Amino acid sequence: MLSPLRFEPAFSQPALPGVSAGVIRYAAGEEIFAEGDAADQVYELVEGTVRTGRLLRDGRRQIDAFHFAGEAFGFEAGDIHRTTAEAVGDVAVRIVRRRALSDLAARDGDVARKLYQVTIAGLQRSQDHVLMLGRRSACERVAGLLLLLADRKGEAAFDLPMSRQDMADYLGLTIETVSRTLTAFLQEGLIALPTVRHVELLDRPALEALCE
Amino acid sequence: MLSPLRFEPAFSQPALPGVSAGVIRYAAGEEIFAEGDAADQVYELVEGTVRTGRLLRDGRRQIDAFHFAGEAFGFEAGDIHRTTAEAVGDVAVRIVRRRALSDLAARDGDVARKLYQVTIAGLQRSQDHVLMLGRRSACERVAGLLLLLADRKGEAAFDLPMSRQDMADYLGLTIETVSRTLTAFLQEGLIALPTVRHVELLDRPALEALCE
DNA sequence: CGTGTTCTTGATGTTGATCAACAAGCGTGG
DNA sequence: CCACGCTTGTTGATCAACATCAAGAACACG
Repeated sequence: MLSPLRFEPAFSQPALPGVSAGVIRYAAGEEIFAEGDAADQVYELVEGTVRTGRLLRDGRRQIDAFHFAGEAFGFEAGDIHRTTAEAVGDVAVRIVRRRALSDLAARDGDVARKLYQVTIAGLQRSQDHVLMLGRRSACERVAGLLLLLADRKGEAAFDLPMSRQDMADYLGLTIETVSRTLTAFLQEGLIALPTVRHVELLDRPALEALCE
Repeated sequence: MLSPLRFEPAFSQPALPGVSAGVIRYAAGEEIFAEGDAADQVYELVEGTVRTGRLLRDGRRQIDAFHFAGEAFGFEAGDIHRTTAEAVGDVAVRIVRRRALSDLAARDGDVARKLYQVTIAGLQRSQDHVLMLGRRSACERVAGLLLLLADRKGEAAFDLPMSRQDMADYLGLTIETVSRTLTAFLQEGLIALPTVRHVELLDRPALEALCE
């Protein structure tokens, strides 16, 4: 799933009085919270990109989602974070005390409804991710990620905020396979790669066809 | 994700007056709702097992979740079902009008909270599923499913409600691989398979070690 | 300009998919 | 009750996709 939780009306730009506990900046690669940490805060991404994911003991990593500006992350059913969140590039997040948010939701039905909508949207993204990982080939997965990123930016040309390793860990592949797939797309004229971190989608219909 | 949404306190056994629109039975394999149907109802599983999943145009299928008695399914962010739900074996479901449920949630904060909890628990199961599909081997996946089913039944010996094809479509594998993996477990003494639809976990620690 | 990191490319290996045959259940009808 | 056919599951042989291992090339940064 890419970018699970988007907050718009209630607690976006002018953070609701009382629920925000301030903005914090993180440098590229820094950990925002880790698997096992107390989950007493949620986060609203003001600027930058965040990845949330999990690590197996032997070092295998799976990224659950990339989060972009305007989205919220860090929600948990229990009181412990089950995932780790790290800054992809530099990042600014607004911290929201979970307690304050749940109190607000108890008082304000609109907030509660929004919270529910945001969660169920995250669930649907996760289901898309499951389909991608369970039944799609490497080509289809990479194409899917490029389209997802393009849709998010609203542009056919965009910067890749994340490394090849991040892409691989989101897609359940290796960096080598991601790299090879991108150069294959390049050679087929489906994309341009002026720099390693900038993509242009040249043949969107063909990429979409790859995703079924 | 296995079994996303469990309703206990609010609308389980004695369905809340006004929200339940009756119980319906489906025979094995019958469709309860399909991708694209209007999502104006949610379902509470009274008896049996249901699978929810999606189909790609070329026939590849991915099962998102198996649902068991007591759980609810069929929640959507929008007004269209994005998945198909089918009976695995014979099934009885209680139908709840979505409108009635959301009205109830608007009036009763406990119901709203429960709805939120159930959804976020489903999200976490989906994330476990993502990790499984993205980074685990066939052995690890099959072991994970057996443990999940055993935990759900609360017994080390249980009937498999679903076919090999269903297992494969949940695990992102083929039936042949599922079958081979099960016989490998059998030969290593990790499980017993007295019949094709009945499993006993003989060496739970070893199976857990496979899931790390 | 080095020097370390990230990315790409190539050669080879492994896992799981595919194709094919066979076995085991299971329901139906004789 | 058995015979038959149909579905589901198992097993084997082969193949393909992706991983792994190993160099290089391109950046990024001091």
